[in-house]
Amino acid sequence: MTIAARKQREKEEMRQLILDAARRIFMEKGFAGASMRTIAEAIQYSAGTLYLYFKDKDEIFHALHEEGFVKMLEYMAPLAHVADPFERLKAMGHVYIDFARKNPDYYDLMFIMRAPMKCMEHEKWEEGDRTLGILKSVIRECQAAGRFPGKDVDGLAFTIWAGVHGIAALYVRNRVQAFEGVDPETLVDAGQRNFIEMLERA
Amino acid sequence: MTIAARKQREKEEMRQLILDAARRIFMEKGFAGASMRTIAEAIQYSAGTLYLYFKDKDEIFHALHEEGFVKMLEYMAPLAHVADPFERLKAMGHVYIDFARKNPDYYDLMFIMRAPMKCMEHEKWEEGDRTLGILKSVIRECQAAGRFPGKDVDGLAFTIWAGVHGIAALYVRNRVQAFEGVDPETLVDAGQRNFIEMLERA
DNA sequence: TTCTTTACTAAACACTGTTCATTATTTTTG
DNA sequence: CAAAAATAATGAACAGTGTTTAGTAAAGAA
Repeated sequence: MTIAARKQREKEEMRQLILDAARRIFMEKGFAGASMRTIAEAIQYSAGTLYLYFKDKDEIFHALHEEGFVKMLEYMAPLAHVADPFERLKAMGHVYIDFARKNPDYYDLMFIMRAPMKCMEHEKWEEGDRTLGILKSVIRECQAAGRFPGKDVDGLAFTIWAGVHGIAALYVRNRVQAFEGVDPETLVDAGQRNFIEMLERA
Repeated sequence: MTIAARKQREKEEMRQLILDAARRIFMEKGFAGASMRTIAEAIQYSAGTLYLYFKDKDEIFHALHEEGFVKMLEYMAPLAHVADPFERLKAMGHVYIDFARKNPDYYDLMFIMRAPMKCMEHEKWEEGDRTLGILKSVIRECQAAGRFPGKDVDGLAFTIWAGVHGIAALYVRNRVQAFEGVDPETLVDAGQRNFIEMLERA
């Protein structure tokens, strides 16, 4: 089966080639600027060829969407060494918002855009699930240490996620400009500080 | 000048006619489904005509975006009679999320989409400003009553806005489905309850 | 060396937002 | 009232989009 194996390897290489181009253009010109034709052009193939490797545009961006979670998990990895669960939770909040600031396009793709969600209507959300799993387990650790007594884990996980997402989403989609004359970065910092403070008192 | 006055009235009527059609189609088929051609078709005009009354598509949706704020302010109006400022603040949070649940498309347009924001790069955000002004003044009232001592009003307003927006945005853009097997509505309720509880302890 | 399968492309389809020359209708003026 | 100027509306065109498909050239199996 050495021949069929090579074929499959080539197929995988081509998928990766497309994905690399898609990522590069997406980072440079955003989602709208990353059209099927510009992606194809970047790797000197015809647009139709992309459809031999991906069902549609959404599937390409679903792949980048998953990449985003891997990237975020990399940001989170060092926090495993923080012994105190509540300190770890606070650090996670910080890292989450930091990720959004440094990778606004990835953040958008992962948590705001509709596009990459459609193509997985009834499949499960692999990488996203893992990230959420980490949040839930750190919450459970906090509870074992006496924090958040009597709180439902899912409900609390959602509350915390929503808290940091709210900050990140208003930032990424430029709604912070509603505060005229106030520096967006300062506002995000204040939001983060306040939210963590509220979490401390909860 | 009775003739010029009539001309201007007709112009305003036509703008309203376009806006009504745009709103109807937007509510029915969403932003993507509300193309210039379908809007024009709905009022039996050619697509080019719309450009005699609106600079571009974004300007049409900026108008609907502003409508959304008027609608939200209507939701908020009854709360003016809540005497205690903190009770009023809590009720505002509830109404905000309620608005998002009942008008997800409007909410999307107002707080998530990029489209309606572009056309007002350097103008000010009239209706949005007013909504934010209400939030800030209720926070100041709370502070006058001893709540949130020593907190910066802008920073706190952003924190609270981000808190409720996070819940609404994850709901509207279907990220709640990350919690498999948990009812989205229940999750939103829990998020709201938790956040208000945290605000009480702040 | 045929035959068949695979890989790829160019062209087309049905859309999108937007512009513009042309036509039809009003309004103003001589 | 008729001619001229201004306004309103259109349909076609432009440059894009995602996607499908008929046709072609190369690679593998017989």
